[in-house]
Amino acid sequence: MSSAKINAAIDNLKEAGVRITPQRHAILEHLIQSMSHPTADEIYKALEGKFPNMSVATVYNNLRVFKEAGLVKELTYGDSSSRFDCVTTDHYHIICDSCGKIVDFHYPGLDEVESLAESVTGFEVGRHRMEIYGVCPDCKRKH
Amino acid sequence: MSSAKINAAIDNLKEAGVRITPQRHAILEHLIQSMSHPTADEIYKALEGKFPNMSVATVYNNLRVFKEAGLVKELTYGDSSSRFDCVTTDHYHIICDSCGKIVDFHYPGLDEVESLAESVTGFEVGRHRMEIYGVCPDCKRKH
DNA sequence: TTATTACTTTATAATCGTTATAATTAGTCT
DNA sequence: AGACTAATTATAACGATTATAAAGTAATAA
Ligand SMILES: [Mn+2]
Ligand SMILES: [Mn+2]
Ligand SMILES: [Zn+2]
Ligand SMILES: [Zn+2]
Repeated sequence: MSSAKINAAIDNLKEAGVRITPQRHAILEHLIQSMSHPTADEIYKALEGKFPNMSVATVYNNLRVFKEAGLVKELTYGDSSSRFDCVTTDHYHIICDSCGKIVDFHYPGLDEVESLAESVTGFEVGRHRMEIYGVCPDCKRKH
Repeated sequence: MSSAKINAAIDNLKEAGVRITPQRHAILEHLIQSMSHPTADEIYKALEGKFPNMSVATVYNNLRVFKEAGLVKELTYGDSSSRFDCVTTDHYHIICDSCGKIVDFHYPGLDEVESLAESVTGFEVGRHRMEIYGVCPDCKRKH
């Protein structure tokens, strides 16, 4: 049930002193219920039926608020626009080169690579980023 | 000696039927001799002494030509501008969160993660991307 | 050599995602 | 209600990159 997750997120925000406006509720709801990794613009378009006057800046502003509250993570991909993920537990992504679909997948952290990099470069390592690219089952079928 | 690498790159381009203009030569030379991962704008600025009339579009155009010839790789990072790497053999990067420095480091490919992702998601995996983030020795010292 | 042709560079405008600004609106508190 | 604060909106600005069109340059054909 995603409404539980929505409520938890809202409680989290309230505790941080963030007002729950209708726009914020809708953006959060869309993020959680869509179960995907939408762009700011996709969220904006998905909600323009319900909020015909909402500004795209409101979407960006609130995504930043949610990020600062630790409720969403921003995924940045090269030239194109950022995507937002409301699953904040550690996981990796696999991305279809053909249709752009993004799928979560879990793998134990790459601690060994991190510690090797640390010893070889003298950096103090904080985090890493990894994605895998390929062709998804749907696109394989279409060939 | 980096001139050997420059000559090899030029031969490579000639073989692909690409004309070697003074601008192309200079961009290539800068990329190879700088031993770093410059942005298009950094290259543009580094060469404006020698080519006061060169257009920034020329830098972008030629970086694309070099990319298509397999001579450089583009590294894309979130919002900020792309960086270009003339080391095309497989390697990873570690990036300083404080000063932005990018350092190469080598590690055997993450074949295990790729094959697990393939079996779990049904994707046909082609490649992956990984970077490590942390604080470089210089920035650590400054604390 | 001259003419033709294709390629390259330049200058400039356009595009796109994102952020900044300022005015307006809406909550919150006393 | 009145005062204060935060949020939203509309719009402009920004920065990286790409598109366009004109002018220049090199290769090739006649
Ligand atoms: Mn995810
Ligand atoms: Mn490199
Ligand atoms: Zn696909
Ligand atoms: Zn540093």
